[in-house]
Amino acid sequence: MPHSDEVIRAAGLKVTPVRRAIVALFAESLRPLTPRDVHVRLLEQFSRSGLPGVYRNLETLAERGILFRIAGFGQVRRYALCPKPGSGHQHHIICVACGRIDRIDECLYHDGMMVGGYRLLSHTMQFEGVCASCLSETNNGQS
Amino acid sequence: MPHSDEVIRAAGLKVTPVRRAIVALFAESLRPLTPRDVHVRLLEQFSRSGLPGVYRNLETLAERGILFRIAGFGQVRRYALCPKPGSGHQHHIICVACGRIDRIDECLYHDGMMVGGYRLLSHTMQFEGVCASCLSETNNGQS
DNA sequence: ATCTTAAACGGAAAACATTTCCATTTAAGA
DNA sequence: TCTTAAATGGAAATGTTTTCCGTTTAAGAT
Repeated sequence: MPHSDEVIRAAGLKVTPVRRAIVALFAESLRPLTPRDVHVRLLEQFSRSGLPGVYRNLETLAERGILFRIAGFGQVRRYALCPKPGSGHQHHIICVACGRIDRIDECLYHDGMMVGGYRLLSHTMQFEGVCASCLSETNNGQS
Repeated sequence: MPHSDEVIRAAGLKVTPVRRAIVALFAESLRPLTPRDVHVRLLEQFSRSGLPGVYRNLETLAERGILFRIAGFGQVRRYALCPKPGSGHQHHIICVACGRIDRIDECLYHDGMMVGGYRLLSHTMQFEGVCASCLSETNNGQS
């Protein structure tokens, strides 16, 4: 796994302490993070971190293919690390029971195909369901 | 096509002038409308219409299956008339060239199926593409 | 080791969409 | 009519995201 600095530098961005910390945050996190999540955690290290800076960095990192921007779950934006930098779009599913969010790797749509008379350029999806873990709990009557 | 009043009454809601106007608005509109769209048009008839009332009514009508709430295109919510009241979810596609939004009737996912280890309960999608009309214009060299 | 400069930053404030609160009005059944 | 729960408008709050601007800083050049 490449060090945060290399990832940032490879994207043509300046390596700053804040940026290093943000990328490290996502590398350690198992779930997508909201700008607020990121800001709260940054404040532990940088007491003067500002929310606008967080937004700017998340968007910049997303533009460069390091992060993926997840929209559509409520009105809060989330970001996740791209498995490989620049590795296309992602779809996510949230468990209505426990709130965990997972990435979905397969997708039934691909850009370029025809959908409803349109030529598809991009698509986003949001799934809600019950994760395997919660499914088995429910089956055990723990609901 | 049932009159607005009947639709509203059938949903167990009071028939008010504002509500009648809102349903009529959607019945006449070819495209999904934002709360702001609706508010602006209501102001033509009801000079004292308030945005909170619009939001309330749109949500109420959506809960009762008369309207469908479309999220995920930017951070602006839209609503469209359900073809048949209560007729499940819808997906929409926006043309990046001309901005028109159409409903997509077929869908490759259905709730209940397994997706990524989850049992799917609901899903939303947003598609971007080029509509047939803009596709043909492009092909004619009108770029 | 400095210099220089564009990029990055923090902070305040603005911009929006959406929601809450509350007092008033109104539709609909009695 | 009367009564009442539902619906409404307006002001204000909430929460997210963006803009603006002056200051700081990383990074390549000197």
